[in-house]
Amino acid sequence: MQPTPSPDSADQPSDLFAYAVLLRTLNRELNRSTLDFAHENGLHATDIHALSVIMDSSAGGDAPVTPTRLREELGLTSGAVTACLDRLERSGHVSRVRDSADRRVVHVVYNSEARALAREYFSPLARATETARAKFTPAELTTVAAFLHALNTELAAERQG
Amino acid sequence: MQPTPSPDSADQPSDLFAYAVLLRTLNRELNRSTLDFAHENGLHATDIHALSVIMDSSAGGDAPVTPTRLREELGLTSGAVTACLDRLERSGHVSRVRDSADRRVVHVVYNSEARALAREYFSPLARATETARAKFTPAELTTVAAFLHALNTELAAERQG
DNA sequence: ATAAGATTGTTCAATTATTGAGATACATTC
DNA sequence: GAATGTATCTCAATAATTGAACAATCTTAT
Repeated sequence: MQPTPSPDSADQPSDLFAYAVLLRTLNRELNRSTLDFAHENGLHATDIHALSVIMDSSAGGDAPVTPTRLREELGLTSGAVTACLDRLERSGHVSRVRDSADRRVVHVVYNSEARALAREYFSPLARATETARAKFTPAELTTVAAFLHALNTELAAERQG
Repeated sequence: MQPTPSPDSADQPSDLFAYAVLLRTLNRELNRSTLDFAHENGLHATDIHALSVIMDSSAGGDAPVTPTRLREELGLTSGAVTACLDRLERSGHVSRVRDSADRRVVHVVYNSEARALAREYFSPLARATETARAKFTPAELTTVAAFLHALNTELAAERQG
């Protein structure tokens, strides 16, 4: 492996810079993987990003996805979210369900027919992750997971402050 | 793909699943950070993603960015790339320079005036990364960097195969 | 209760981005 | 030097997004 420059000197700025490049490269790789999948399935970038939010949200036991949540998460206007959900609903991936408690609210639910598509979307990322993981010890992988979690927490905090 | 852990069998699948969620969450956080910055500067998502490619490419000593490279990297058609570069050029972020060797080719270069903007774009990510990094030892950080590098390599390989 | 105000999501016309099929200029190959 | 391939651009058609107005529902204060 020849990953990072200057491994011995504790050069803080350049290490930080190297990290930024690594993270942005990762970001682009993931976006591209997402986009390739989108194109293969006749979907658009926005639709897949919305699906990603809906997927991980239902997996993580988070609060149910609503148009407002999607608006914040995707950085779209309310009209664009409505259009996006119209497309996803028309293509059979999601359904809109009125909340019984607050009848203004719409829950976006993932149709069971679309789970095969989700698995397919997962698979390239899963394959690459698996291969990368195989090169590290369990202890190292725990460290990496802890770092990713910490970074996600910091990034989430950053946007609120 | 159920997150249900089975203590007897290997934790491998559920660990992999946890990693996928961590990575996609990171992907969304980075995209949101990017988008927020875009909105604050009157730019669109596509333009910023293009700038990200141009930034890291000039930083990494890679081959110079061309419209074709952007087309592949952003998953756009050639017409859309032309429009995107028109916008970036009009707003003063980049310039088009004809290659002297192959005069069909256009090099997209980052204007020096735009570097301040780039730093500003970096800063939220840098701040969050720095805070996260502070929680780990140098040895751990080296491991994390190695993993990120390995993952990027695998993801890049995935899209070619 | 009821009215005023805030919140959630939709509609719709105007704007903007993207596509997709050419066209152009240059390079390479035979 | 003609033919083929490559890199980029042009432009009309299509599709997505904005932004403001709207309807429906919840909340709060009186």
